[in-house]
Amino acid sequence: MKETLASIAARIGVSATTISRVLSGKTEKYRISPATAERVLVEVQKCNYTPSALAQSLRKNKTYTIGLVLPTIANPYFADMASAIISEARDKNYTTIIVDSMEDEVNQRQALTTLLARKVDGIIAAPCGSDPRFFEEIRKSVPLVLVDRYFENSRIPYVSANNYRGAFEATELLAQNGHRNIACIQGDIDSVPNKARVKGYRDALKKYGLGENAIVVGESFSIQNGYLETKLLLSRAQRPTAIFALSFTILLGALKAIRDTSFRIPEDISLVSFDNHVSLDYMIPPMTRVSQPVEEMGRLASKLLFDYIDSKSDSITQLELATTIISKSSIIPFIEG
Amino acid sequence: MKETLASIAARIGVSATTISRVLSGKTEKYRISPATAERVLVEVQKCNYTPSALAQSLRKNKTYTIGLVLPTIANPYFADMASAIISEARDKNYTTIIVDSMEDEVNQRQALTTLLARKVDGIIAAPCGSDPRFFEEIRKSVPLVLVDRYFENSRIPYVSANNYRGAFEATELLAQNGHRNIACIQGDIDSVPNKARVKGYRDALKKYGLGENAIVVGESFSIQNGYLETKLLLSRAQRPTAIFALSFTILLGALKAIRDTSFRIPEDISLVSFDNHVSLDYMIPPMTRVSQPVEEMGRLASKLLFDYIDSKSDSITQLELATTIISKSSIIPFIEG
DNA sequence: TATTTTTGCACAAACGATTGCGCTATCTAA
DNA sequence: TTAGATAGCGCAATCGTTTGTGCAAAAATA
Repeated sequence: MKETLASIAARIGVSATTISRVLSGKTEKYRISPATAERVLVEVQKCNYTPSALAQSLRKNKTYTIGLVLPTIANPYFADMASAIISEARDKNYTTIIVDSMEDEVNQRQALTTLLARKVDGIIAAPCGSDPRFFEEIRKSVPLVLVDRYFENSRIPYVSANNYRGAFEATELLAQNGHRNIACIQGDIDSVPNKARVKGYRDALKKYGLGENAIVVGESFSIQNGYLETKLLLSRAQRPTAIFALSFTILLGALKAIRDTSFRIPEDISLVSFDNHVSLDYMIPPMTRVSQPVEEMGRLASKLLFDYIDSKSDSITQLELATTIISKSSIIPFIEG
Repeated sequence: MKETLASIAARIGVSATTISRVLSGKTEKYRISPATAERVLVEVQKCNYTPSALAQSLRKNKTYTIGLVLPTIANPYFADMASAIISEARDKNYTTIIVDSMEDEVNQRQALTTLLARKVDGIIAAPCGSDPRFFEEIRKSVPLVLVDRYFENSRIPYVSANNYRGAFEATELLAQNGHRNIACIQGDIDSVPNKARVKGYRDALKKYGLGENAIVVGESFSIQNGYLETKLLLSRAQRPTAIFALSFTILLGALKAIRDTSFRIPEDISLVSFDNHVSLDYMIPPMTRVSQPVEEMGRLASKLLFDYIDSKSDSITQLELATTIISKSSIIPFIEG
């Protein structure tokens, strides 16, 4: 049976007002007698009543809900991030609505619209596409923080990783190991993280006088893409001695392509990838990779968002967290010959 | 600026009622003149108004929201399931609220309570714990479907995998390959899937006259557990020639433990695991595993839930989907000696 | 022209909570 | 005994929609 303030009120002979006050801990403020308060609490317990969050939100103009927009929750990278954000939100008594844009701008727009309609108190998004306008629009009506991906020349707060430095260091590691023929398989060309990584790769090569040797191929963060591009790379006359995969998925594709051949890792070809994933430790050989602090990113984005929500801050914070190289045996020095 | 029916109504000189009717496509039913309808639509466009879902839900007693309770969204198995469910819900114009119970019954209870307070239209849950009472309570007030895990002797609908058969077949595969010393590393002992898997394992051994040889160790679905138990198994006098890991995480731990030794896979020890995961194909050797139809489970659970929500059905459907063995080179025949 | 029918829209009451204000008892003080 | 203070609680408006009903004006019919 559905209970409301009114139904309980009628039953125990007090007004809905009184129950509401007792439940929200305003017993003293409104001088409800201990006896009455007790009576209310007992009955509320008995029929285990919980106030309708809808009615509360409507009245209080506050939903205790945040929206989380992700390109695909099935990607462990985003799943981990979601996990951190959800748990951070829960600690603050907020509920999280996750919407999956499936890397589609139309979905994304619709997702944002329903979040607004639901009057979420704030939004965290890893946007897809490269047009910030709708997000800027949204930011006018609700606190918004971007994670992972963001927009250049836009004043929307974000928390991301230092993709440039991460890629730079990974490439440097290869160069320092004597590799001169280092290929880079990129993902979605428009996305800011991808661009930053490619730039890091190129700049590192330049530093070691290998600027002319840059080979950037690929076009999406998918296994497919990694597979195909690796196939092509391996069949080049001037075969690369090292491959830098700009994502976990690309790496998986590359591994598959390499396994189709007789090349060995790392004897014939060294490998590095972006993104951390437990399974990388369990491959043979374990993979060297550039690890992003995913959980910290999620956690920081939440913190930032809640600061905006509680209006503890109104500055435009744009953060880039440091990446870490996890060095395993998928890289060995290249010896001329 | 915040728009409401009233604010727009005032501006264009009609009543809120009329706007509401136009927006919900009841122009004809309530004989709104085309001219007025047009005027409304134009203005609504201009200030891109979207009705408050809160007010709508309150009034219509329907939220177009489902709740999804998962033990941990960071686990790819559940992330994939969540992905399927979210997308299925979206196709029906429903939004999904995900709550992460972190395998904690207190969290879970609280999560369910907030879902009820938010008046979700239905709930899908992969429950933790082994006490069905609260779920049975909940089912009285809102449609509920369990996925992956369920409760025995309970009339709550669920969609799960045929864990028994999956484990039986995997064990059988090992037995048929001549292994007589097959260890099984289990996960959370109370969970129904775990129990079913262990039973499948035992029954398969019996079928091949190996009932006496059963070795069941372990206690949780974690990397740690897989690691420790494998360490112990490998140091036994009577070392098993094959290990059946009852989850992906357990397998990872086992791999790590094996790498600590000089044993080779599959020459010295054959491996099979439960759960599918892309990376299993990229290990060396690729892993044989029992794959559960995760997405199909998610999709079916959604379908089932929506049938209940739309009251197209009220029978208690309890489904077990078939698993598939994905056979790779982590198993070789055991040759005596 | 008088009556009925139809058209086109608005009124007001919900939905279930919260909250400013005010009302009635009881109590205190003079 | 009476005025003022205080304790204890309820009234009614409000949040932003939806929807049954009602009512005037226009159109159709007689």
